[in-house]
Amino acid sequence: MNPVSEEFFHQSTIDLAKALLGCILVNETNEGITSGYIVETESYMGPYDRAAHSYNNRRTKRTEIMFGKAGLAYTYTMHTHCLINVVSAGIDEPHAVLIRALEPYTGVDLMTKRRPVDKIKNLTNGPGKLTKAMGITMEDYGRPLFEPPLYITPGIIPEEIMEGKRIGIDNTGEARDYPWRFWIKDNLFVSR
DNA sequence: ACTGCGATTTGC
DNA sequence: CAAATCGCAGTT
Repeated sequence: MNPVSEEFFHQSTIDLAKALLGCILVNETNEGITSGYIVETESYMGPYDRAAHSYNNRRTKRTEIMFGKAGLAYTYTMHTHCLINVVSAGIDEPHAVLIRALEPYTGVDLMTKRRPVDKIKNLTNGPGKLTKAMGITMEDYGRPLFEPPLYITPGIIPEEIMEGKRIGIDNTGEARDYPWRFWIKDNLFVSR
């Protein structure tokens, strides 16, 4: 399957977060190819979203890539984990979509080798888990997600999309209640 | 639900 | 330097 076009990323951050559901995230590394269906995402709208790193257009070395064009990867380290976001919106609009969970597709052997688990369900059902299973690191910061080695391809069309409050952002005032988390209904690999 | 772990970034 | 952080795993 070929990557999506760069134009795919040219839609509003909310629309992009929904459009990514059912798409396949692929990573080609020296160890082999892994991929998985995206089943859960969250939108972060920097300028007016207290929960975003780029809130109030805060521009630092870390957030710099979000001010760039849509379709780039924004990776960052959180505790001991690496998390991956898709940069959204236009130049100088620091929006992003966090990829929170995947359903493993190809390269499951390699993923379980990188991240041993007792049940497959626990392999990629969280943002820090899926990056480790797929071998995504800070090396991928700023990579375009519409060409190899790390890219998105069309997958399936979700039957029904659910939406709700985001996770892990409790101390951020009103922003915590914004319904900017999206997931595929009844999918086993959604994080919670 | 509640802990401990833990490292990078950021602001004081 | 100290505080904060878009998690995870293991235990009540």
